[in-house]
Amino acid sequence: MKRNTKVSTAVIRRLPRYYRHLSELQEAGVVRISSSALGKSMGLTASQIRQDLFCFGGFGQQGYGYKVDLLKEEVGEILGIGRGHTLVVLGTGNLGRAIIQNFRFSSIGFQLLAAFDISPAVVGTRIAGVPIYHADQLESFLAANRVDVGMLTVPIAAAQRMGDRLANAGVKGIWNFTNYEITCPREDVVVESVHFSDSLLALSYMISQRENPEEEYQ
Amino acid sequence: MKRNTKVSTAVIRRLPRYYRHLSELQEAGVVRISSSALGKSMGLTASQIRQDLFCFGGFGQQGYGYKVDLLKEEVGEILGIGRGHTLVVLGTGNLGRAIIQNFRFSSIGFQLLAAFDISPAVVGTRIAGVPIYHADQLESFLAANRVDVGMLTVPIAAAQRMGDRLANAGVKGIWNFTNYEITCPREDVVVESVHFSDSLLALSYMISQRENPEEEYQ
DNA sequence: TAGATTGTTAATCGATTAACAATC
DNA sequence: TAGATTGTTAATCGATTAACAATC
Repeated sequence: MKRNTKVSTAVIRRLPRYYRHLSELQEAGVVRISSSALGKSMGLTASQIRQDLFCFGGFGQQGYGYKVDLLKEEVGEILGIGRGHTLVVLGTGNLGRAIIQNFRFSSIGFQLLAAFDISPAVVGTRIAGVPIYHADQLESFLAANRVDVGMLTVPIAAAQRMGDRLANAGVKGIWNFTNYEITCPREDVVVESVHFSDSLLALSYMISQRENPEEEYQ
Repeated sequence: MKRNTKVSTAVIRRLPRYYRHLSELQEAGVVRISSSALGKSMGLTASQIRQDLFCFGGFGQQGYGYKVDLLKEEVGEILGIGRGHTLVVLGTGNLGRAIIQNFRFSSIGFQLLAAFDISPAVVGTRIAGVPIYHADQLESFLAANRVDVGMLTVPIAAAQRMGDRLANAGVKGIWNFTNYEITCPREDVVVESVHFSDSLLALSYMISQRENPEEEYQ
């Protein structure tokens, strides 16, 4: 495998899509695929796909294409599936609860160890088998268990503070669902945010363009 | 205002962030801000901010900077806040329910009109005041009401089919939360996806780099 | 072998950054 | 006015696309 000196974020953002599409192809029983066929189904150029994969070394065979299951495995390994990543959830409100109950963490190599909240109504109970502890116990839990990621589904007012606590207690990444751009107290902690509001506003912009084109264009 | 001949997606993705940061500044009582100060707090260069805003015409004053409330209003207008956009939710499982209950649609100019499901247990009830109708009534509802966006929080198996129905019934945009890349049957319908799994995998990649750097680099 | 398709370098395109005149 | 900061063009940088030799 070629060493990845520096992979651009554009490539990193496409990797999960490759993984998803390859999984679907695999389930559909497709054994091999060419860069042009994959590109066509994903809306990318064949050149871009080969260039992306070239960042990590070639996984294909000249004259043949790519073996779907092999390429899926390779992309999965690049993404860190199989490293046994673990995470905890902070905040078991509607959203936290929904993700705990629905998200198939194990399918992308994550194990959900615990959730934390401050409400006496939920502390001590379980959601989908996941124990809920009091937020006071966060640091002691993180000291006793290797936790790679903390998921933030707390109220916006608590976002920065809980993010700080996660980072200082040693997580490697923060998965932020609050509508607040938390600043990380540590250089070595990565923050990845899912901003519903940003997404819907981008959609709002795009559909607005179609409503009164003459107003915006020309 | 300058006419926006063609605004790149990179700029469009930054607009909601501008709006969010400007809202925070406004709440903090900040009246004016320079491109360099805003850039510093957002992690962008002053040049980029001026270039971005230049796509839509200048909203600042030379020698002074930008008036926070004015710029916020302008960015909001560009994003389509205030156009009275409406949406419906398809699927009232955990995630759909969580978003209906928590998301402040009105704060970004959206009005949630209705939800649709097929479960007899929920059809006919309300969530946070929003009526739930049977999915069979989707087309008649869309014919009777102007609905701009359909939010998809259905099981993955129903994603494409419900997306098709939304598009064919006349929505302008689909806000897709399913872990499936739906293909749109109509050119004029925009699909915006929120893929939790892609986001967590990107984070997984980034933290994996820090775990065994010698393994990946050099 | 001939055909297909990758790996990999080069060319192009677009986005970001720099620079500076305009002007508040 | 002098100082500050934008609007706007030019330069740079990086990402995408094109091309083609390598090779299965």
